[in-house]
Amino acid sequence: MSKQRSDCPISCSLDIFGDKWSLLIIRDVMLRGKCSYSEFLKSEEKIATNILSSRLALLEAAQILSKETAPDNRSKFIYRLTQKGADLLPIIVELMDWGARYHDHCPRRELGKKIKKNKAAVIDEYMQRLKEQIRS
Amino acid sequence: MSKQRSDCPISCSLDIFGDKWSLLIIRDVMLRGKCSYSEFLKSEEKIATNILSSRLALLEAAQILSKETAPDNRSKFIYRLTQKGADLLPIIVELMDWGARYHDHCPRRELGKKIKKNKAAVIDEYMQRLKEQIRS
DNA sequence: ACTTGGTACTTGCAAAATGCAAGCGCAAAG
DNA sequence: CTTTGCGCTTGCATTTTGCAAGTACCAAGT
Repeated sequence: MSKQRSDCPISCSLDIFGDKWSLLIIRDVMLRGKCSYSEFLKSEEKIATNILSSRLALLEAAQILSKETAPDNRSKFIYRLTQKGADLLPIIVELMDWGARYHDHCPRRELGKKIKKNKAAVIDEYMQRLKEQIRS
Repeated sequence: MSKQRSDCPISCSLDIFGDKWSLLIIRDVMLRGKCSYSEFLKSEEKIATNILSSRLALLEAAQILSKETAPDNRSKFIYRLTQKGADLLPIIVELMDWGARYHDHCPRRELGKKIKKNKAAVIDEYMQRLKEQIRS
């Protein structure tokens, strides 16, 4: 953890993941079932390898992601959400809802429509699902 | 608006306010009743003048904030939330909740406690209040 | 044993963003 | 007609980002 600018909880949150990339990695783990370096690289936003590497290290240090070696391949690592990381779900959902509402070219797909219909239910449903995947 | 990295609504949102400062300005307007350049400068996170200036311009361009000259002083400007800006409230609330939950040194004050008790009610209450201040 | 491919990075360098201090232009007040 | 307040802009150093290339390790094929 670097420095925190104040003791405001909003500011503290932004100190950790207030950038253009961290929450996209979280999105990939949370909603797209991605869990490895190479999978993150394939996302359409095209994150650079060094940025990905540094963000994964930061998210791990912040205990938002956990890292373990794959059981079948010792040179592969698996990233998973911790409880702290899973609790970012409402933020991700709100970001999606706002983005979809104000960008015509961001069509709501299945999840987006469910959020529009009943946001709280979607959060409950996904939180339940994430619970099973949580690592310390 | 610069470029957007993909048509994912989360990514689109981050393209606009995915940095360490934009949402702190929104917080100041939304929760602290601030509405001028000099008031934003006084916040404890100590934003630099040039950064503040560029962020205000970006938020205005994104139609999240509106800018008008003060009725009593032609050299003063008043920044207010638009509907699009006010709709960021749930994101701000979730950022506050997560930050307070995971940082011991970020004590929940009045609002933080109300959020913990009944998040949806807080959002409703504040959204109602913001409605009266909205500008196009 | 030796090559090929997959995975996860690191490194070097250029470009962009941030942070800091100082200065500027205008309007209102004294 | 000077001073104060407000909202910036500018110049410059530092930091972060982005891009391309290279490295290291493991595993599987031949």
